[in-house]
Amino acid sequence: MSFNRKLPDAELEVMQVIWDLEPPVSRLDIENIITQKYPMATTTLLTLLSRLTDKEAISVEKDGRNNIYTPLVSRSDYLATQSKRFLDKLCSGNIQLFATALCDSGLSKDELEQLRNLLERDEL
Amino acid sequence: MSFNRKLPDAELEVMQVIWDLEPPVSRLDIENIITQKYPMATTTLLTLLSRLTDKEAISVEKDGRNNIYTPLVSRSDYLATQSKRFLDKLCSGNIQLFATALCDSGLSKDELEQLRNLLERDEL
DNA sequence: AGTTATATACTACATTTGTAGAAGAGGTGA
DNA sequence: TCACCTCTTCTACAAATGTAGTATATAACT
Repeated sequence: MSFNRKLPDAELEVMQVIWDLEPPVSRLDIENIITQKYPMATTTLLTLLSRLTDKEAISVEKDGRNNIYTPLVSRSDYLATQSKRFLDKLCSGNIQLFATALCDSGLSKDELEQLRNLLERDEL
Repeated sequence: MSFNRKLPDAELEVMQVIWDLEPPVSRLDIENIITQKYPMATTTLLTLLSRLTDKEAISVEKDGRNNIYTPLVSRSDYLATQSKRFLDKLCSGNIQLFATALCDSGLSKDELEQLRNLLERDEL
């Protein structure tokens, strides 16, 4: 049974940074990136990392007194789970509702076309 | 400026029921449906309705001592907003990531095909 | 009009989330 | 070895969320 939890926004932002970097990563690696967009105290970040560890979204080990973090959930797994949740919860599994939402979501014609092509290719 | 708020799960479930019914609807109408899937005390439902009212997602008026609720946000508007939020937050606006997530989300080949066709049609 | 049934409003409380200060602990340079 | 630097852990607290009991108001019945 895989990770099936919806992460709160702040924790998700931290995960995004970890996924973007080459794990394993130190707290400082993460902090340098995340504070560019989301200024926060070091202890705030550490709290979020600690909660992610509790939820087993990441693991932590020590290198001296530094914490080193590794994701236990891949971005693609998390995305797939959340896409399904989104479809189920918001569209009650109704694909047509979902398609309409996508069309109304502010995506450009080009982006929609691109999405269609990707769906075609990935399905093979 | 439209409704741009992410509703918590419990409140969203209430909205889904309101949207599914023919508004305006009474508390009892909602309760009869929602408790089938999500058993909750009447007062719990009333709290959720009151919070949705505070957030101006619905409006309320009195018919005798009964409350009558009307959505102020349409399902399609809400869906569009949340689709965009999903794409931005989870896929950083990266369509390819999104497409892959959809393909991995447990949708059947048929559903993916259906989605592709709908995207094609709606784009016109 | 008084009593009852019931719908809503008010209050409450545990948990989760966002945020961060204070305290503790382990490297490190002198 | 000792003081210090800095990294982490502990503690804290307000706001949001999930859930529901208690109090109040009012329609309805007799």
